[in-house]
Amino acid sequence: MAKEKKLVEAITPMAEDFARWYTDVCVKAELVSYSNIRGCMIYRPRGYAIWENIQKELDRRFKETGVQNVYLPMLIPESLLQKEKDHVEGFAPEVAWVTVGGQEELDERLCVRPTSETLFCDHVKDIVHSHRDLPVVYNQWCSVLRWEKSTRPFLRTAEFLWQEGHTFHATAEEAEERTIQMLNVYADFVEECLAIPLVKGQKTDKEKFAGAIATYTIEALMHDCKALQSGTSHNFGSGFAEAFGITYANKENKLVPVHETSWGLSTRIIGAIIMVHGDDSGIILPPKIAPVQTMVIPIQQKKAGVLEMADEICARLKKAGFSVKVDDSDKSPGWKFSEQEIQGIPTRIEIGPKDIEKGQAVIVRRDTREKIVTALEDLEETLARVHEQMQKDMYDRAKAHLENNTHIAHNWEEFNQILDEKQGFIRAMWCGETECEEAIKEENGATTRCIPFVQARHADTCVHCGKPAKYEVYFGKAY
RNA sequence: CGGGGUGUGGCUCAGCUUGGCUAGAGCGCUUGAUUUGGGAUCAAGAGGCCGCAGGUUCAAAUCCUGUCACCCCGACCA
Repeated sequence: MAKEKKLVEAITPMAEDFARWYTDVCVKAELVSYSNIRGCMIYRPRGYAIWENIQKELDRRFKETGVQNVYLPMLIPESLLQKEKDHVEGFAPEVAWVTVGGQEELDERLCVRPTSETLFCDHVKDIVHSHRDLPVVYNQWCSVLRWEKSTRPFLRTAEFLWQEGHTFHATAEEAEERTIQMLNVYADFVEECLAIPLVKGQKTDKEKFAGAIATYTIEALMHDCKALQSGTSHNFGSGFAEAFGITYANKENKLVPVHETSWGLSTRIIGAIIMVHGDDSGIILPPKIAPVQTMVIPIQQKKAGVLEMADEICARLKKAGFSVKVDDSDKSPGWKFSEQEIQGIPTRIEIGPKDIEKGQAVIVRRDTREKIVTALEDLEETLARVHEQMQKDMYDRAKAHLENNTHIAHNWEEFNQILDEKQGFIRAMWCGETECEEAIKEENGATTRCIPFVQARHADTCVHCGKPAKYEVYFGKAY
């Protein structure tokens, strides 16, 4: 009993204080460390490894759609940032400036990129001349800097890692198609690999990206029933192209502007993994994204043959394609179990003298703590099956949570009641006017998460103002 | 950016009100021994310019000024 207590003391229970639980998990699982730089965090090996796996998988999926990786400078001259009016208004409040180089005051100050649309435009205007040069389908993996007022690990930091895709097309149709295509790449990746169910839809005018004609989003629901925007894809139309003079000669030899898109997914998604799947013992990583998928824990490791067997199991599993480690430290087994749990390693394999005698090993699932005894000769097969089942169960549980916490509000009273008592996503009809959207936020803090692609109609009038309803919208409180 | 709070070994904190001997505790860490199926036990050790910069004083972790960072609540935002 006393030992169990110690285990839960390490991390603040979710039910007691969700925000503290989240921070505890990030720090105790050694994903991040606070740095001495305002709002910037240190990605420790275990946190960075998750990002590396996300990069690897997403990059593969991008390239399947014809994306090429590039790298552009981190500094943007002020004059360039100024070129697109909505864009600069959207980002100016949160950019950092470089004003001195070496000993010299710069003639023109340079901003540290908060996003790179302007640089991509400036470059692409020089390389696109003919319809034969299109489309341009670029992506870069980099960090960006936004001078945020308040920060939290992964969810909002001043500097963060992401990828930003920027594409340029001959026609509006093609740009729109690419915008949706990339949103679907994100959605498939997040649902399949991260086991996080999503609502896909379009942002309202108020919530869309600065300079875009349309922003599409994937929205996830965290364990505390707050929403998290997890990836966005923007269609810019030809707005940037006109501001930057990106034109090409079409087949009729007329100079016309290109149509542009951009899309991004950041390390914020790691926060979603934590807040969707984690529990009071720590994080739980879906097997498909876990840097270490299984930890072999020898019991009574000093007894003859135990450590050798653990190493042999490790070697066999590596050969079969698993990412696996042996915890051969001289800590007690209980300590090792807790460590594996805090870190969210999907499974552990317990191997001790009793198992060796019986020719078996014990697989323990991180999410359910279910123990599965398997004959040693079937280990690879059993483990693969356990991981597959776990990946599916994690998705199903998160999906059930999403569905159980999505409510329809037929009127304003019901809307407020749901917001007060249950939170989660609130589906309601809306007039489509920004003033109404702002009034709702002012009144109770709920924001529009998205206009879902799959529309239902449960009333003819706006839930708030009573004007004719234009769309069904997902509302919620967001991170 | 407004309101409130906190910075003392790796971590959690005591000491500060009322300045004064060599700055403490628990956990963790190191070494050795005994242990090992849910956070082991004993013994011996190591580790601190008290966030940073000024100032007051014979003397500063302690008082004063400034500054940086972090936490909570708002506003802003991926």
